Amino acid sequence: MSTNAELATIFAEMAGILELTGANRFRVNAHDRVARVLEALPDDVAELADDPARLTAIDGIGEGSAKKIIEYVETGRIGEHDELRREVPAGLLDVLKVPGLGPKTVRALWEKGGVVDIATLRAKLESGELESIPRMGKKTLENIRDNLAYADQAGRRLRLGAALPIAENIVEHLQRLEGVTRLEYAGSLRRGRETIGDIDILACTDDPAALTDAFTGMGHVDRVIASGETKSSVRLADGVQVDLRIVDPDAFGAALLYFTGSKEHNVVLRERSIKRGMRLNEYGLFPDEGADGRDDDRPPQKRGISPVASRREEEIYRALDLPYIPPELREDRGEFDHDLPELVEVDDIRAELHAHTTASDGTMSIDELAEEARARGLHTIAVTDHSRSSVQANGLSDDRLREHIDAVRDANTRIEGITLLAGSEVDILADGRLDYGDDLLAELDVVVASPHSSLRQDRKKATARLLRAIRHPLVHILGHPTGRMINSRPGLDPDISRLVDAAVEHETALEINANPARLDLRDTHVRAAVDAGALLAINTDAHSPAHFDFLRYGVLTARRGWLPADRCLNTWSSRTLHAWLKRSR
DNA sequence: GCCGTTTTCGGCCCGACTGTTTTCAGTCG
Repeated sequence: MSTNAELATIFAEMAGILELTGANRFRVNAHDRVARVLEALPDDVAELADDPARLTAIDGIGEGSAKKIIEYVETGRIGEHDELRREVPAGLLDVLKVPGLGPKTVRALWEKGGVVDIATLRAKLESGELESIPRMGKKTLENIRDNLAYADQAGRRLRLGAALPIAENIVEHLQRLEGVTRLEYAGSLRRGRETIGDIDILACTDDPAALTDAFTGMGHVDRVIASGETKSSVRLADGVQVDLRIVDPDAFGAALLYFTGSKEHNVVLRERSIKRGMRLNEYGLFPDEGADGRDDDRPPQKRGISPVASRREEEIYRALDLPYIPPELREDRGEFDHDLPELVEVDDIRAELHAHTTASDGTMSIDELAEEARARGLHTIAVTDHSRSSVQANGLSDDRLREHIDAVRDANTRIEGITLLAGSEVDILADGRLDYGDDLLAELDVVVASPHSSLRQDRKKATARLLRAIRHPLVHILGHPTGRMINSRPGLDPDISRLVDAAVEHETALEINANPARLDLRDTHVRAAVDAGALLAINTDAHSPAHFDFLRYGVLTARRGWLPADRCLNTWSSRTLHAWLKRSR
C-alpha cells in the first residue's frame, strides 16, 4: 500500500473512533476529509512531508494533520492514533460499517450491551440480550440482523462498468410507466466515478404511487429498505442499493444538482449561496428571508417563498455567478476557481490505438476488427497484439509479429474507409526493457508499451521501469501504466509526477485504458498529466466487438481528469495523428 | 480539526425516512 493509502486508512479509522467516543462532529468530519484528500492526492505525501507548508497548502489539511502526517512518515506511527485505538475495541469499527448502525447506536450496543465486534453482535442478537437497551425495539433488531449479511460488502463499491448498465436498465424499465415524464440517474454514477456505492434515480411523474410500486416491485428487488411518498430505497438481489426520489418538475434541476453531488461540491455551493444572501437545498435556490422572522425555521419552500432558480442546473450555477460545471468535475478539486476546459466527449473519439486479434488473445480476425472499427465511425484502428513474454495471452514471437505486420498491411490495402496500423502492445519487462528489439519495433506504426507482470514492485523500481519505457524513442503510448484491477489488484504505485514530466519531455502519450476493470490511468492521475501538459490516449483495449463499448468509461475518466479534446490523440484528424506517429520513425 | 472577499474566533449543509416515540433521535445521502 502506498503511504497515501496507509495514511488515508489511519485518518478514516481515527474518524471512526472519534465518532464512537462522541467527539465533536466537525472534528470527525475533518479527519474524514483528510482521509479523502490523501486518497485522491496524486503526489506521494511522504515526499511532501519534509516541508509542513506544502502539506498545509493542501485544502483540508491543517497544522494538526500535517504534524501527524510528518510523524507517520518519520516514525511509521501516529501517537494519537495509538491512543485512540486503546479507547475502543478494534472490532467495534466493523460494527460501525453495518448499514443502519451509526455511532450512537453502536456506542449503546457496546456500553450497555457488551458488543465488541461482529461476532459478539451476532451472538447477542441470537440470545435476545439486546432487547433491554433503550430504543432497541423488535423491528430495529430485526433490521440489524438483516443488514449483518451485508456488513462484509458494505465497504465494497460496484465498478462503474457494472453499475451503469444496471441503472440504464432500471431507467428504461420505469420509463415505460404511464405518467412518468422524466427519469435520470444521478449520484456518483452521473459523475462517472470508477466505483459506485449505490445508484440514485430521480423521477417526475403524475402518479407517484404507481411509480413507487413499480420500483419496489421490480423482479430483482431483494428487500425494500424504505418506501415513502417521495423517497424509496431497495436492495437488489446482487446487493446493490438503489434509491428512487420523486421530485416536482419545477425543482428537477435543483434535485439533480443536489443528488449528483459530490457532497463536497454541494457544501461549497451552499456556502456560496449563503454568502450571496440565499439558501440552496434540493428544492431550489431561495432568497434568504428567514432573518427577521426568527421563530419560523421551516425550510423556504414550505413558507411559500419562490426560488431564484430551480428548474435547471444551469440556472442555479448562473445565479451563483458560476459557469455550468459538468458532473464529472463536481468534486471540489478546483472547479470553482479555475477556467474549465472544453472536455473531451465520446463523439470526439475518431481512432482506436490499442486492440487485439486472434493472433494473440482477441476474438476478432484482422478483418473483423477493421470492420467493427469502421462501423463505429473511426478513421484509424491500430492492431496491437501481445508480445512474446505474454505467454498466457499467446504473445507473438519475432517471426509471428513479422508475419502479422504483413497481414495487417495487406488488409490495409484491401479494406476501404479506414486505416489499419500495424502495432504491438509490447511488454515492459521488470527492469524497463522492452520485449522486442529496436529493429523490430522500428517496423511498427504504433508501439504501446505496457506492464503485465511484476506488478508488486516497490515504488522506486516501478518508477524507474516505467520511466525507461517512456523515454524509449520508439514508444508512442504507455499502456495501462499501473496495471491495477479495480477491487482486485492494486498494481504499481509509481511516482506519477515524474512519469508525467518525462512523458511531456519525450512526447510519449499516457493511456487511459477504458476497460472498466482497469480505468488506468485513474482520474487523479489523468489530472496530474493534464496539469503537466502531457498527451493522453483513450483506448478500449478491445479483445472482442463488445469491448468497443468500453469507450464511454474511458471518456468519463478522462473528463474527471479535466482532459480537453485536443490533448487526446484519439480525437485528432487522421492526418495529424499519422504524422505524429511517424515523427519517431 | 479546518478555515477566512464581512472572520485568526466562531462558525461549520439540509431534508426524508424509520422506529420508537407521545414530540423526536438516529441514520443516511
